[in-house]
Amino acid sequence: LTSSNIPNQSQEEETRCLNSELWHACAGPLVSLPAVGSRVVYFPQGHSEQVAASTNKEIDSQIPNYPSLPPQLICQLHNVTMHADVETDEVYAQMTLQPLSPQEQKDPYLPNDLGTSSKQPTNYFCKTLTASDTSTHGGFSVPRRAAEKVFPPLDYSLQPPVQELVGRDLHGNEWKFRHVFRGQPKRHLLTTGWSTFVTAKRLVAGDSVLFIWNENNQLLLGIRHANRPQTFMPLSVLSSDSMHIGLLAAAAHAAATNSRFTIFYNPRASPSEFVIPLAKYVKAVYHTRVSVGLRFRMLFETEESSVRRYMGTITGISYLDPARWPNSHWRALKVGWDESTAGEKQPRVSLWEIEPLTTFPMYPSSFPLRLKRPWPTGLPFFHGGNDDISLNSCLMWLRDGGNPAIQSLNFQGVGVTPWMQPRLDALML
Amino acid sequence: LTSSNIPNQSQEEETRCLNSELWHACAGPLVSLPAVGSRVVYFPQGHSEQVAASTNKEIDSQIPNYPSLPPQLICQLHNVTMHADVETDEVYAQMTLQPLSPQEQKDPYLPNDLGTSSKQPTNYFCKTLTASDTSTHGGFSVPRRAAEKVFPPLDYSLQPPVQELVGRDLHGNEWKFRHVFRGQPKRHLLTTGWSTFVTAKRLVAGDSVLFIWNENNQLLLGIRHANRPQTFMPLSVLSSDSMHIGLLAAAAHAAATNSRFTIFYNPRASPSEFVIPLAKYVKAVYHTRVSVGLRFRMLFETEESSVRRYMGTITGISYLDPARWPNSHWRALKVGWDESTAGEKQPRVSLWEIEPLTTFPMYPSSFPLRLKRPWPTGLPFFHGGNDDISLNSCLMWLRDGGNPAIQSLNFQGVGVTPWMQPRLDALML
DNA sequence: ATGTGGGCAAACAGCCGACAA
DNA sequence: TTGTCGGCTGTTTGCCCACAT
Repeated sequence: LTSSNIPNQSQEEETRCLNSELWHACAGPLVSLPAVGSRVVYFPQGHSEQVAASTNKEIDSQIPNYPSLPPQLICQLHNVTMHADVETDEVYAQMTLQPLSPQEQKDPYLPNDLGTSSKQPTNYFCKTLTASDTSTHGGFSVPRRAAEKVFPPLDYSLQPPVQELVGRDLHGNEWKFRHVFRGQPKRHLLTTGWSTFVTAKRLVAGDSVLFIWNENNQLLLGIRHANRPQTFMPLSVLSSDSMHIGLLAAAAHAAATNSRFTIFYNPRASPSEFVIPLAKYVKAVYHTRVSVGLRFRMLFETEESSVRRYMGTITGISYLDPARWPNSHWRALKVGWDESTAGEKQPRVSLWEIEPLTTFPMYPSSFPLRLKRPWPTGLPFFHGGNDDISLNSCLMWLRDGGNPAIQSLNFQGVGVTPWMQPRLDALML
Repeated sequence: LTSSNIPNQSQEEETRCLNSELWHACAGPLVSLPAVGSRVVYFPQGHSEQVAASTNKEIDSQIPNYPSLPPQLICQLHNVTMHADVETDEVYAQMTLQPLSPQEQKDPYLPNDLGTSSKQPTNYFCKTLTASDTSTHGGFSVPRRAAEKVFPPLDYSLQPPVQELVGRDLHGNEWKFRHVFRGQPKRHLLTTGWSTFVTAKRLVAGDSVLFIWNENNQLLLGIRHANRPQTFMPLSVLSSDSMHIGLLAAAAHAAATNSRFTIFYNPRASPSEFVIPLAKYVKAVYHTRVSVGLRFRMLFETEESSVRRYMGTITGISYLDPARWPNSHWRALKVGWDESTAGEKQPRVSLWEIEPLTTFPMYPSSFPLRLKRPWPTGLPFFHGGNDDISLNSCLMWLRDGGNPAIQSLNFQGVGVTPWMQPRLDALML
């Protein structure tokens, strides 16, 4: 280690506040965290999927059911803290949730948080490392456009033009690089200091690095390890079965007592977000008409850390796991994808993940509870508008009691506020 | 990496059988694993302590009670597999337990497994690494007696005497070392290959290495990282609260349904063994007279991987956590230690961990249920012998029904076989 | 008996432009 | 525009012994 490159000792992970901009950049453009204090919907099924992905073990059929635990919990989000694994820099978030009692769910609440997709930094670049970048033989080749956009301008009167860059990673550790413009043809390179960074972060060809120049003229350094297939760590603390049970029991206990519980959300390990803004859920479930055959778009992250839309078609509507999670909206849509290269994409998605291509404006007074003419196949979902105005008016209407005739219907779920019950019933039956 | 030192790609951790001898050497001389098929007692409290130690988080008072979960479960041990962390080589064991129904507990069972302390290898040595050992400047200095005992003899006619040693670590990876006898004065050294090992295993001064020469003339390599205080990894998978709940709920579910469950036992992270042979438990709880003031010995591991006894005195007898775990034998003894240097030793131990200095032979026919004269302070424990003969006869007697008068007593616990109830009742009340 | 350090040679890290893709 | 390579140099690694504890 060169003495000038020893990172500063960071403070305790717990007490420090991670740089939000860098966290979101590492998490990716599609990841958003609901606002503190807002209402969210928590899906134990999605949480289960994350644990399954992290432990590389499917859910065992031995795991008991928690019939008292509904497939979704409406919660108050009391706290969100961003974290990063000390070893791998993997980002994750800790959330404190409190299930709301039916009474609390009736309290006035204006859902202005639709899950604004995280503000990605504007002045940044992300590069996937080549063999040369990670070799000990040389430094890091900076793409020219990237260097000119995010690094401070070099003094080109120097021979060669050179400057020192100082950046900080998620833990606040400081890293110094020599930035030089040389070679024939000329190019931007990071030389001294780079290999120390590669070694310390254990970067290999295929991993990605992020350089962000923020508003305070600070350089932020992020890394994204490639999805190495063998990331499975057979956590020696607790069996995966016990983890699954623990997640369910913790949520069930919190739901029964309306007490707070804590979860970790690991955006790059989890197949889907399992804590979503209540408004986003309501909008998707109550104001979107879907049916088999419907075409839709859905956002995905590219390898260059940008987003693109893939087209797909709904091929079926059914419960993912009727025995364990009856009446669950989680991944209730079976879908097919247009592009054959999209073969590895999820065959099931949730309503709130897609953008239907055709939508109809809807007003509460004209709610059709059940469609007279059945859809070609599958279960009928009722339709609705998806503009914010009708959404708000609808929520007011729902909160004030809705249609008394509808309310007389019975709903089997638990943890869903009464004014929702007839809607859900009609939706999923 | 020198090409000759690239370790072989090991097979999948799951499918391979770890070397038992090496595992036990790394686990330490005090660690024993109950025999497969035998009956054991599982203590959720002890399991909880391990999770707390691993997550560096005390048990939150928010965690719900599981009143249906007794403080100890008598189980059949169906499976034990030895594992080692891929990253750190930390050893741990996976056990599959099945709580026994009261009916099953009555089945004939001869407890011949008293938890034979693990057979430590005879031909081995363990050295704590010095600064020179881990420096890149040189190799590893082998203590002379150790080298002569465990390494194959050198051909001293060579100048200098030299040979190549090939060993395997817990994962089956192969490591090669050049072993030379040179210097002035002459000494045994490991040179080429040593630094690769140090780097790969991330050894630093203070860590220990184990060299074992087994009966098949194979060299086995073990490591023991020093207790680095900051080993806390804020596991990003599941909150520590959920882990605690999961452990309890998994055990409670298994106890209620008499179904199997899986636990991990991490001998170097856990303060105490929490799965112990049933015979050991019965012997300690039913055949040992303890009282406040009793002096005892207890085994501890030394830094050189051997054992020594510390002397102590029982200063109190009480439930560790009467609210959460009423009637639990776990760490029911408050103790003081003779040596002031033993200040960091546990202030509470369990009956089966100690060796009382004074014991009395006892026979079933003379069981005093409750001592007429109370002990100086604290709760009265009934006394008994601790020799194997009386133990076996006592178990037979217990299994056959014991004293009918005693059986009429009521016992509040669950998961304890009926023939035990009066004993436990008398013991702990 | 064994930990540390100086001397030394070999290996590696790492900076450079030359190519080519 | 940028990935990889050969050439070159300075630093590190790592083997040897002397010396001290």
